[in-house]
Amino acid sequence: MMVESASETIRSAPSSQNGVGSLSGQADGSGGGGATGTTASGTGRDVTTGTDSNGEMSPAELLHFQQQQALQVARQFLLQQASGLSSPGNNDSKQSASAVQVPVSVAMMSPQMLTPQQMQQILSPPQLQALLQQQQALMLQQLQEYYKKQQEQLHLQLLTQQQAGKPQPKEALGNKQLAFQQQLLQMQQLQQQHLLNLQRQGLVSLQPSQASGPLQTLPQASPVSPTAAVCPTDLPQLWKGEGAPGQPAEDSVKQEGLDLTGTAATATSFAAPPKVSPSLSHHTLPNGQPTVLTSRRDSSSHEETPGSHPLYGHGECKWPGCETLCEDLGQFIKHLNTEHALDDRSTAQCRVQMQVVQQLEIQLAKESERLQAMMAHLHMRPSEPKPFSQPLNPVPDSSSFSKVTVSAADSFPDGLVHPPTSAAAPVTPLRPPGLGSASLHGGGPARRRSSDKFCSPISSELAQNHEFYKNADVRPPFTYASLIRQAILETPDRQLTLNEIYNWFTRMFAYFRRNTATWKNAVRHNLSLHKCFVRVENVKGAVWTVDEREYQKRRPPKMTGSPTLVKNMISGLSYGALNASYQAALAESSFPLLNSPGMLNPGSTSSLLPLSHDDVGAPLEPLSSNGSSSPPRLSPPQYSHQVQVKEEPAEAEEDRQPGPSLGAPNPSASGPPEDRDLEEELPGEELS
DNA sequence: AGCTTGATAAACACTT
DNA sequence: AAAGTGTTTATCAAGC
Repeated sequence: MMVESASETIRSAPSSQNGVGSLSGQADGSGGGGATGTTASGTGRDVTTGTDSNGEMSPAELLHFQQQQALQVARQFLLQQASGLSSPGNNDSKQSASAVQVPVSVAMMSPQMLTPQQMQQILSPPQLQALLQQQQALMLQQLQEYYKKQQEQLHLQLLTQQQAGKPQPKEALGNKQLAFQQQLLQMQQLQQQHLLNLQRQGLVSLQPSQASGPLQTLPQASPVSPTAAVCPTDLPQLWKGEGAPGQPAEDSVKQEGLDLTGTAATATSFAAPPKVSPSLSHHTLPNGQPTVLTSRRDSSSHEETPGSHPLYGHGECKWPGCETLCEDLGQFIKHLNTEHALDDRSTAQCRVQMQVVQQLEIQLAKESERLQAMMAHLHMRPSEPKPFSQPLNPVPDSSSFSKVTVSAADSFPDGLVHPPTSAAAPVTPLRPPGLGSASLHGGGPARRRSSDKFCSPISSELAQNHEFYKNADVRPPFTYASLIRQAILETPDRQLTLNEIYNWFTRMFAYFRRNTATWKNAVRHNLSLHKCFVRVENVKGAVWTVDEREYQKRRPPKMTGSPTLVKNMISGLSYGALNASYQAALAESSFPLLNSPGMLNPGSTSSLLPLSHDDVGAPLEPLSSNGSSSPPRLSPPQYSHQVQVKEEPAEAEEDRQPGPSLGAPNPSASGPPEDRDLEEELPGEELS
């Protein structure tokens, strides 16, 4: 089931396209494609270590390893601290293996056909970027393989010459060697570049400590799902560079490769600055294959085996949902290129995988933090926590997040938010709602579905990706209703005139700076149509307020109780990727993780998922089903006040309400937890 | 297949 | 009269 749901989500997003979307007229699809990077992965350090010396270790493995490392690192770090060890050098294969078990989630995803547009919808720009990066990684692997071969050939040549024909003048030999070395150097540089790119994009670099960071970010699980995963921030770059989603990763690679500027530096610093080159050169030259590699290999091979491709093991393709049997690596490679090329499906799958990884990372971070706390408590290690804790801490407050993100972004020239190298990364990755997609289609109905429903915490989402939406002509993955609500809630008095709402739209979203007639009409339509929006006559004129209760009501009544539903929901959500098992694990251990950032709610525990209120929000609530505006019955205390407004826009009444949609006068001091959550969402503060 | 929800389009009424 | 604001109806698409 989980699987199904997940797939559903994915599917949903896209399809619409057809002309429907008029909203924008199409925003275009350009954006797409990309991939983003956020994924998260790994650290670069290992790279250094091993890489290539050993002919055996394929580049692919390396990459894979790196990714895995992201997870491992954190763990290792912890362990080391605990034990007092400091030598980073030795990694245990075990760890890596364990850390990476992500595949599970993958399983959830069933391969589905997605159109590029769909992909975009589903994926947030950052996600797209991540995908691209993944593609890049693949290419890199191939490239590395190629280089490796070349290297081997050279090596052979050298040997041959040396052995057989001593006749050659020393000088000649020397030249050859020189040439060889140069070649190696080039190769190394190339590799480095790629690595840097990857790191920069977040693919590779997560420092141990930082790795944890992201975790927290996970917003509440908002349903945002698909989209959610990567941070939009990353996108910008991508988008700029690549117009079409479908574009080959190569381009991006090239581009990025060239400009590893500051960003790269950042990433690098963390990851392992030294990087590969040095080690590589040494190892490669002489036949010496560093032992290091071997060990590494083991770890990575764990699952993959000898084939030496992360996605190939036990004779079959390990691509999520694939399992195609391939006799040898060559066949597998072919299969990989044909069946898992850069298409919608692959992209979607990558996205899911990314999410899985992110979730795992988050969990790891949390657990690590806990462990540290425990150890600290037990006097094992007084000082330790820093690394992990740092990243984590920021999370709690969504606003802070946004800030972080932004700042990071700011540092970049393009003004767009970029993949957070480290600190920021955590945040972003998760959430960008599927918007990225928006760019693609421009607007069809699909968007809303995927977006709104699944991505709930609009506020946190917006907060985090504020800059992105502001600058990118991407249709936000939220429904008009949720956007309107957000606009209203963001204001101190929780009320806005129609014109102010318009302004908010244009201010917050580049997308709404055009096709005004269309979306304005939609806004008006939504205001009138939904009971949750209450018109209040004001001195100046009319203002619109939000009746939270109504707003929550309109959500999926289904969610209300049944665990099953909830589950499905979850799976469907962005995090859908997470499989049940993972969730279960979280629940067991520390599920607070999920709640993380955006949710301020203290009491959130109840809400299993962070599903946020926004769209899903009400799930747990009793309100549920009665769509009618009937009396507040079970009403959550908080909203009670706002209730019937629509029917009777009593002006006076309304006027007062505005401010507090939250702070209502409600008597019941102790609102049910659920309510609490809901409330949390409301606060517009999050947004920025 | 039917229902619900959301987006979009458009007609219309009312107000400024 | 024109523009803005609200309301309402209809259609289409997607999800359940």
